[in-house]
Amino acid sequence: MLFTTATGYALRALAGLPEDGSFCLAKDLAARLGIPGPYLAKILQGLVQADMLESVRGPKGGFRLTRPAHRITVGEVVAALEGAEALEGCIMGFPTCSGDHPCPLHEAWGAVKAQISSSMTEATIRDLQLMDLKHLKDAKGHAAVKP
Amino acid sequence: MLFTTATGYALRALAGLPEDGSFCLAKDLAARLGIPGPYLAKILQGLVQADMLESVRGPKGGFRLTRPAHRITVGEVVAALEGAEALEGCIMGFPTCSGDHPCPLHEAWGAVKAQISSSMTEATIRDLQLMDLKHLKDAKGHAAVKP
DNA sequence: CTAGTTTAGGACTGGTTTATCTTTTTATTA
DNA sequence: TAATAAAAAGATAAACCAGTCCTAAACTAG
Repeated sequence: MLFTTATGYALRALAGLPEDGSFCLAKDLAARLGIPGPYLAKILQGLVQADMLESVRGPKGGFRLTRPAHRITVGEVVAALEGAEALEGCIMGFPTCSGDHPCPLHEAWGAVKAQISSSMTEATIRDLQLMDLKHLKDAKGHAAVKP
Repeated sequence: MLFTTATGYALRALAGLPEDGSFCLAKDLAARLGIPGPYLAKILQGLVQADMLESVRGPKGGFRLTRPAHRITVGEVVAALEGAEALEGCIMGFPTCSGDHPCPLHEAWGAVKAQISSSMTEATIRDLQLMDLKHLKDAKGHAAVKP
């Protein structure tokens, strides 16, 4: 994958939170997504600081989105986890590569970066939720973790 | 950058070797390119095992290309340093993402991977040499490290 | 108020990458 | 043959990522 596993976990977690604004426990989310619990908890804390999640401690607590899912873009999540300049610079790391002295892949890489950036700012967490729903229609649906 | 620093070093080293087939010392190459010497030496050893460089020990020894520069593609170097499946899989690491159940970035990412792959198999070390030559025309040329 | 639950925050472990250092092997030269 | 020069190879250190663990803080319920 292009990003770190933490970024992938963050995206899956945001998409996996309930859509009705109710709070969800970190460990429930981790169990449902198959993500290591303590690690996900740490990632969720970062998303709280990045103002994408809000949290409440204690019983009846948990995490929920601060905004509707269609208002959180994939690019925003990636920027929060990997830094805004994750794709900056020459694809091969050539220090002399620039617009004046382009490397052989400069143009292609520039087009690719633009493509990825625009795709990431267009796609939202809502789109990820829809993908998951579509996928679950094939498997057996289950709403609650404990029946 | 998209690749590891070791891959970038390898590409710069291959492009920085003399074109006349003479042997070049690892430490001279490192000094000229501004790359940490012992680390570059280790990377060059890997390129020998990958059959892109040949080496001779002792005085008058060093490294040189096993093939003309235009016969070594950037993709080949990347595959040797990062593995052939460096760009495989979902861009966000979604385990459920596939052709049947694509994530929102699946298509765009597929196009990007194809674009990068073809660019990397088209570009050769020779192209990198030409880029460097073009760049050196602006700065002051210097042939020897110690005048 | 107290006990239990849950997030917050930090320290810690293990693996990989980056980088350095030392020793050994191989070749050249005097 | 002896001294020297260079790559080969392995041990080591530092930084980062993935993941765990423990303690503190905050909230709820009784």
